[in-house]
Amino acid sequence: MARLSNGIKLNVGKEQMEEKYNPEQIELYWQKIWGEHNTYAVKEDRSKGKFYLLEMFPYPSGRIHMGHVRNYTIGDVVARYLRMTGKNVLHPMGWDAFGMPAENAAISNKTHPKTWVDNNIANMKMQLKRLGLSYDWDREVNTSLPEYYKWEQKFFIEMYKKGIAYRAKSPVNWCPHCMTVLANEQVIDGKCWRCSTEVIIEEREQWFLKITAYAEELLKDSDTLQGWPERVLTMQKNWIGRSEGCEIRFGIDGIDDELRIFTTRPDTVYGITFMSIAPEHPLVPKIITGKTGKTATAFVERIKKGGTKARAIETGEKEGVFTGRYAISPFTGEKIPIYIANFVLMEYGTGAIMAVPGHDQRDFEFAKKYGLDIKVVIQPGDQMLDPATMEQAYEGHGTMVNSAEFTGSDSEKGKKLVIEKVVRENAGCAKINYKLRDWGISRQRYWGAPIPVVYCERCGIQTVPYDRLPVELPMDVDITGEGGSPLAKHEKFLKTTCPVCGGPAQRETDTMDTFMESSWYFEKYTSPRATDGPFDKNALAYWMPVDQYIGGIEHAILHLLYARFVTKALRDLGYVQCGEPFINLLTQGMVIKDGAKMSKSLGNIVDPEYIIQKYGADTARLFILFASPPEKDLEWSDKGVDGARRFLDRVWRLVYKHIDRLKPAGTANIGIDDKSSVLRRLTHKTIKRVTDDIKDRFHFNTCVSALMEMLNSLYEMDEKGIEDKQMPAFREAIEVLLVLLNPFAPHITEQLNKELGDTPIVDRTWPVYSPELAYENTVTVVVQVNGKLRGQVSVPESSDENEVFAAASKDEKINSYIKGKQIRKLVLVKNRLLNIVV
RNA sequence: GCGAGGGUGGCGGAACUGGUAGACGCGCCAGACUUAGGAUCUGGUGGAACAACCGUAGGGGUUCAACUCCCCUCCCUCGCACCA
Repeated sequence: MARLSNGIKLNVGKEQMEEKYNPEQIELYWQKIWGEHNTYAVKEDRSKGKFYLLEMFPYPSGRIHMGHVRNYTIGDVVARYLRMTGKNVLHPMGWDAFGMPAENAAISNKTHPKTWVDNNIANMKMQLKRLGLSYDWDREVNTSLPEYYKWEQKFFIEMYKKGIAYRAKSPVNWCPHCMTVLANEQVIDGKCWRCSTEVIIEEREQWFLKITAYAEELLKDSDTLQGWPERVLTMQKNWIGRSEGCEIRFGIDGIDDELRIFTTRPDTVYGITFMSIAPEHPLVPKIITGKTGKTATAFVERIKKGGTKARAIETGEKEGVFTGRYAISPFTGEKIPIYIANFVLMEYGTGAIMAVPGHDQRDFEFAKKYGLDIKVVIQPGDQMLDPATMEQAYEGHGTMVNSAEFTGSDSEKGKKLVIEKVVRENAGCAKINYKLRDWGISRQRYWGAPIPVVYCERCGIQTVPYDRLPVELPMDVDITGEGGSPLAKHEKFLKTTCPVCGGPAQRETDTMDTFMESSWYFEKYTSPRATDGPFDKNALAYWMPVDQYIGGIEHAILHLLYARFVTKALRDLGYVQCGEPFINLLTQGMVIKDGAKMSKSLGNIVDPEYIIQKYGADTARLFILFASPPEKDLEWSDKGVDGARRFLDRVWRLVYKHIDRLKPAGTANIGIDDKSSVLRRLTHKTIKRVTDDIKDRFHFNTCVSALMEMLNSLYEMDEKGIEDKQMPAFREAIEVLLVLLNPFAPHITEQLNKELGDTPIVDRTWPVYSPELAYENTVTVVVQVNGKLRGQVSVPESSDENEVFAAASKDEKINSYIKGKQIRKLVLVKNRLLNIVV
């Protein structure tokens, strides 16, 4: 077996062990050793089982925060544990280095984004190393480097050629002063967050990725993600928002056009009493007519001005206006009034709906407000609905009524039957709709990966040839934050030649959404220095998919959905073999202080660097793991940190106290006397507890508890005196304690292990639990009488109910509850409990 | 409104397939060592009308036995929120 330490040499027994635990000195020492020996570098090794363990890489904001410490410590425990179980563990780290904050910093401190980001990376890397995280730093990626985004540009071009990337007009938030697109969260009360200019919704040409083409697969495959938290899957499912129904075309009275609607309730078509269309619907100008025309136009203008967001906020109040036109029902031939309604969204379905106020609450409210007809076409089993007295729509299922030939059928079956009729009569088709929209990736920003496209006056849109990639982001730019993207003003970048005709052409100046870089970085880690292609195929095939992904719940939808999509797209481009990138996902909770999430804006942050300086990295790690199980929120407590440090001090002191006896003892000749056996029992019970909790449950807090209990017991035994003949067993206990504690507190354990003169823990294997050694021939059995705890007895292991009962009746206290009463039943839980029912 | 998760001492949290509720840590109390200790060690610590009683948000049920399973109610957190 290859030594992870790459030959760390120990100068055994030369120096006197320090009496006091000095974390800083020890931690810096071991971090230097690990760095010099490249201890955590890995290679593909088919003789070993691989494990790809990944934590979400950070945005290089400058300093790490407690959330990072928590995320990466959790990952590090798993990594260190798995290595000791013999797994070949890939545990990489890198930087999500493109994005807005770098540009904002450039504007406010006149630093170039690259300088800012590079400095931040250097600083944060130092901080991560100071935590003792076991990363293979040889695999570090920085998404803002051309050698990284070059491949992203290639993927983009290939996607374009396959029709996955396309250009289209779409409405965006646009600040006319800053001349840039703003993300939704950058629009505050309808105004630009930077200059307070009124933001307008503008149609702009944008690049999109066709994630909708994968909607069905993303949804279907989410059922295979057994290792994901249920709520993340639910969020994604809701986000994809699949709904089954049909599209129906209605004629429009008086003009040669048709109105297409989507419904999930074809069984209610005979209850249609009006139609509603979105204010933005393209047919609106065409169909507004007659006396109502002016009112309708004014209404449309008013609603449009409010913007989609404002409309969503004022929930409840439904408003609309009659267009003056009628649709023709393909079922009854009736004329149905067409309304424009504020609650109909252009973005979903066809932007038009059939209104069935009897069976849809929104339509019901609308109909009540404007005095429109309500028809009942579904009757529930238990009551008779009457349109005149209904107080709300009946949205459930039942029996179809007043529905021509469908009258009498079950509404669920009716859905199918109506769709069949619609298809037969050529009035529409069955249809599945998704809420998921295509992913707009254009950003009018400088600090991102350029979209590798040029615009030629003669040849139109042309992609950059592969041999001219990367399209490098120029460094000599003036970043003001005003007047649009600096790239659009950069002559040298902008002006280029058409790859087809050689004539003058302009480059695309939009850059890609930074979610693009984070959608494939985990694949890049498998072969970060590959230059012939984005990946080394063998390395990629060996490591992917990620076995365990760990990160914050805030990425439940965007990042995780994009990453799944891009992996599928890369699979279809022939790069990746797997369709799902992350087998298991752990979403860790937030770090809380004083009842609120730690954040700069709330001023309740605790700086990890300060904690490390004051207590040491091992203490910081231990506290964070001990305070709460990973998926729950963690309440920060300074006192709790003291407690973690106290524990490490106690470990140190116990070893220090006995170091002279421990060192020569060895573990070769462990005694078989009672005290030695007790020690070994303790050791092996702890191995089991820690291993079980770390293995599948990731309940590190209980692992730490078990180790604390073990230490407490060792102190207790020490109090009573440990004789020389028990030293081997004592030494075994200490060794095991150190190895079990090592994933949590790697430096102190490695140091104490060195003091004992053992091979480095990184080279050791995880201790194996021995049931024989943990076996106890006398067990304490709890005795209940009628389910109430009344005492306990000591009996030989595996005693049956009669034996335990016999022992119990000798106990005075227990006997007082059962004497003179008739024993009706004895319930025994072997070695644990006896319930005497009297 | 819909969906998911949660409610256990003064606090963070244990109790995994129903089997000693409160492990472990913090805090608190007492004692030891000490000129002193915010160091360390030892003991105690759910509540009480302290041997028997009551206690896992509240109410009911199943069971020899319920934090755990079932039904109802309340509260908190997160996500989605006119998606037709």
